[in-house]
Amino acid sequence: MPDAILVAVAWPYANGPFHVGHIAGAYLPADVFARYQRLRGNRTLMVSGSDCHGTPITIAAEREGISPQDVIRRYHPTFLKTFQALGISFDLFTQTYTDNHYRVTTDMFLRLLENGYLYKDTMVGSYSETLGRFLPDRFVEGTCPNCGYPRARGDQCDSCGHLHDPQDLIAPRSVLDGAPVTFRETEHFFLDLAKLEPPLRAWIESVDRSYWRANTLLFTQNWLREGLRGRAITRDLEWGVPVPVDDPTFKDKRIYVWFDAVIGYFSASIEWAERIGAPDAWKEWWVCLPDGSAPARSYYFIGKDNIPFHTIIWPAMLIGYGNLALPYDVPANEFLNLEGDKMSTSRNWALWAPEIEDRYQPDAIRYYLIANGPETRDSNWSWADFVQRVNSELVATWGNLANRVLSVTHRNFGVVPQPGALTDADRQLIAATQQTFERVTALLDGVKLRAALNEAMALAQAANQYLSEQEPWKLVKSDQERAATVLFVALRTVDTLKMLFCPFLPFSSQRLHELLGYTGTIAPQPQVEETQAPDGSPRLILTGDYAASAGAWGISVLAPGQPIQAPTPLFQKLDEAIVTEELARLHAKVRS
RNA sequence: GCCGGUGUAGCUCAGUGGUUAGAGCGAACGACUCAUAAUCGUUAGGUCACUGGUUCGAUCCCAGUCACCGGCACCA
Repeated sequence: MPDAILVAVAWPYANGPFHVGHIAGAYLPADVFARYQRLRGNRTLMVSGSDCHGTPITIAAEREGISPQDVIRRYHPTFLKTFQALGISFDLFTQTYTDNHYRVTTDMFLRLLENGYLYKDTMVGSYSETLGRFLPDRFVEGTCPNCGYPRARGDQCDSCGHLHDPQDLIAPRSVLDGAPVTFRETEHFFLDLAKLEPPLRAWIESVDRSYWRANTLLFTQNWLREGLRGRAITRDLEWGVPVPVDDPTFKDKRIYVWFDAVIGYFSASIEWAERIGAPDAWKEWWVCLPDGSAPARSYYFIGKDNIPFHTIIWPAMLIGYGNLALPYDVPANEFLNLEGDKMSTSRNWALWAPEIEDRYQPDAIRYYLIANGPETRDSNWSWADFVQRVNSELVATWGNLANRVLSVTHRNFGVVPQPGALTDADRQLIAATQQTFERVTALLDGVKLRAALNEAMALAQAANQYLSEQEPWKLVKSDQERAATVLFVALRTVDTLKMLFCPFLPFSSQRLHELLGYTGTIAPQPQVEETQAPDGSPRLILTGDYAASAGAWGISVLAPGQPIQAPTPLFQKLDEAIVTEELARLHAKVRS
């Protein structure tokens, strides 16, 4: 029985395009993992969608004088375009602005209320008189009561580091329009995290979590150590999922974005099931078995800024709802810096996905973002490094290996040659291939993507060494049988590498698959489809049929006689000149 | 302020309580020429941030110092 695997990916705010940090942090690792799981033959469901609610969307809409729906319609399609360009293979990438999501969120809210995990309380909110609405602390600034710095943020002073509440500020004002801010009491629903803490703690401690990344575990333990307290899950906003209670006080309030966004993993699974015409299919990933265990392993791919939401709050909600599968792992990534500096959208110091997705081969971008991925610590995108690694590793080591083996074979045999007796050197490479396959498999199972990619690359290097020693291009003139044997061993290694690289480099692995004379699909790609938004307007989703790759994961069994195509290079070598061009482009658009 | 992380060869990073601390890239030299001037080999050399401690012995354990970074829950 194959395993069921849920690949849940962070929901991006639909208020701007992706930058490479988003891709490296969540979407690409999730895709690599999902592709691997599908190749293994596991039932894999990869979902996410655009987060349509929340203050950033509202602000963006106001700034541009358009509706929140317009903001979503502007940016959601750019996400889909990036995913298609880079081959991010969602089973469903939807959005939170759907009838289904509203229904599921409402259900979750009511169920938690019914189960006694929600309570009402009043809090003091920062209120903008000019805008007529409450503001998040982030949108309030004023003079620091501690040091007198005039532009202290609502929650903390950037000058002296003093922590405070917005009410403590002298002359608090809105960062949106500079108008004075007052403070009003407002009633909200709270998620009773204090009440959910004991079962949450029991869940965390129920198994040895050392398979979680150290940072993820540490963050979670710190939160638990400090003790959990209730968290407001409604807001004074006009855009979002309505609060489903019969109470005029909540008529002008909405469910708060973090509460509804995490529900997206669940609602998107349900939407997916309905789309494929099997309305109960989502249960295979979500509904606990009679013994209470999870029916699937669910992996949440997120950035480190999202850890508490996925290891504390979302599990608490799932526990409160009852009988739903809790996360198995939360492979949170650190951040990707850009040329040594933290990316900043306000300064426009960012490398936007739409700027590069058409200029470079998707596999080159994918290679660099995984090989240099922020798995255990912040890492850095540098154009010089990008060019160097693509040229020396992807092109020179792997692409060239495939190319030279295919070229010699095609020219001299035209098909996979029939091997003769194996020598020690042959057996060594075959054994190394076997070992690498096992190591890569284990590393991918543990979501250690960077290490897995490095292992595969090391085998490509070993194969290059083997070729240099065996020199099949000379043997074809002196010893046809030996040449055939060497090329056969090399071809099988290349064929295995094709599979090992497939989750990482799906475009080139698919091409190589065909060059090797196969006809099937090992790396299916996603596609955009159209459906309807709640207001009746068309809305786009990303989906795909990935069944073709199921179960293909394995060591090569390439058979003699299979025709080999004349190869052309798998990867484009990059011109050094792009380093200065890209740096100039980057610096030209930066704001100070 | 509180909590936490990081500091290893020019660059990006592995790693371990124990004889001469590793890889890739870059650099130098050599080999080869099937392959996108790709590949293969050899070499370079770093007081493993600093100080002190535990230990027969520490880069790895402990304490302190310095530097950089992150979190501190209504930003998700």
